[in-house]
Amino acid sequence: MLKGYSDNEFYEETMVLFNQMKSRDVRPNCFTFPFVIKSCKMLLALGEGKKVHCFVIKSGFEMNRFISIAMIDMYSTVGAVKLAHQVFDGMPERNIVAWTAIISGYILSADIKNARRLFEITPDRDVIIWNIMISGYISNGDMVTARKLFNEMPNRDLMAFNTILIGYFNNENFEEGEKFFDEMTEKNVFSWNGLIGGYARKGRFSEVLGAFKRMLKESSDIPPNDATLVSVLTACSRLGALALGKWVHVYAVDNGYKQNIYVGNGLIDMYSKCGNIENAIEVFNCMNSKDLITWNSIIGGLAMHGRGNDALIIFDQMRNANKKPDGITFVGVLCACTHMGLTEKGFSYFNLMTEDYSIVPEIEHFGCMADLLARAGFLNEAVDYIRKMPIQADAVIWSALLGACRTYRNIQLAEIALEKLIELEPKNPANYIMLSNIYKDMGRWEDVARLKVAMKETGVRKPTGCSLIEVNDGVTEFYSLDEKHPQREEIYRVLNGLVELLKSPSYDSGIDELEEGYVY
DNA sequence: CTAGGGTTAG
Repeated sequence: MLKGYSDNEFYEETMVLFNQMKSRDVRPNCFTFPFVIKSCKMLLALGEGKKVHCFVIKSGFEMNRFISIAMIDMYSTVGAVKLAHQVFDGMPERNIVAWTAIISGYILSADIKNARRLFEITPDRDVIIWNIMISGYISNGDMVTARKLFNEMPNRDLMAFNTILIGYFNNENFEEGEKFFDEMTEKNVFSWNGLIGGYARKGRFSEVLGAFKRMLKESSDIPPNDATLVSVLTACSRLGALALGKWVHVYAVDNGYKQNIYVGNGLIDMYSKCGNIENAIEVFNCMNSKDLITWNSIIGGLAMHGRGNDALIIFDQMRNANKKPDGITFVGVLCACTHMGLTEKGFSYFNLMTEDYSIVPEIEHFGCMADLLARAGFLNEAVDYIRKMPIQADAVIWSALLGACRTYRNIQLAEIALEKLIELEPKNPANYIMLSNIYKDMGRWEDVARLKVAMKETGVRKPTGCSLIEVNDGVTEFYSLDEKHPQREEIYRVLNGLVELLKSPSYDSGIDELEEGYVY
């Protein structure tokens, strides 16, 4: 029964059952404890773990190797390496697993020196312990020592190679990583995911797509798995590569990933970010099991698309399904309120978050509230709110206010916001441009000119505006005011046509459908 | 019936 609970990640239930066992004076044997200790570890319950430790000693199992190793692992995970080491020292005979556990413990608490010291005196080191030591250096950012150790390693397996590969990418050494990858004679799906995921984590999304296409072409014997697809979907989201995203969707369905929660979540996010909320909803509805990220993705996606009502309906469904929202869920919910101008409702959701769910609001939540007020036109209240919040407002919040100042043509507050923004990010030209646009809207051309001078004095040029569009089989970049583009004539002809179309009286922008609180 | 290693999502 304990194994059943523990194997299925029902750790609280494991503990409850174990305590029932104790209160009924049923004596545990040596097989009982590992499940219980693992549950303490997974629940990060140090206090409970200590109690179990005492019970182990009382029951006479102190010398059991399996139990000691479970305990070392538990203490290490909850951040009590000292206790872990005590257990290790108390072991009459330590095998390689015990050495591995204590070394992992030191690495986990970023004590690489002690980890290495123990590694050096470990008898009969195997590939696993070598790999753990190497990844320990990598997680400490010491790629040089990691590589040195790798070179000294006697029997390198493919995982060792993959560890080094991922290490180069995590430490942003792309050249070495690529070189290392190309020199690997044997590869598996983890190798490819190391490359693709490495690019994805570092925001190199064009490279993600390139590597993915290379994988399909060069390694047809190694099919992508769920992790591959998720990395590719992330890149599609960021690049707006809807066509490739749809291809991944079809691929996922054809290859048995239809009900994979990671892939499903990736698809929801991809469709939302690529502007296709209907497909995002369809994926959401087809998913048999949903986790927190599934709910958060669809709620955030709907809010982002201005479908605040639907976002709030889904949020209700989530609560009815007894799923516990977290801080990110509420970012979506508050954002939904903001985009519908539901000021009061936004505040009641904020209270729901802090009171009913005991979620400590973070800066993004305060930002949502300030934005909620500002977009609804309550500019003074927004400034007041910002000044009174328990966290110092950041540039994101002040620039949201500055944006609202433009909407409501409030110069006084705009100037205050810019002052704050100059303090917070003196080198961001976007802030000057925002205020300059407000002056421009109001025809205050001397002020526009004055700002232009002030901006020049900062010595920072605004990077050229850039947009991406998927063309045929790739993603093409467009730069604002680009005179050098080979298809310049054609592009500007279409662009001007679109501008005329937007201006024409027959064009229905759909603005009527927006709720109050918006001024265009 | 018990112990140690890698990638993925908001």
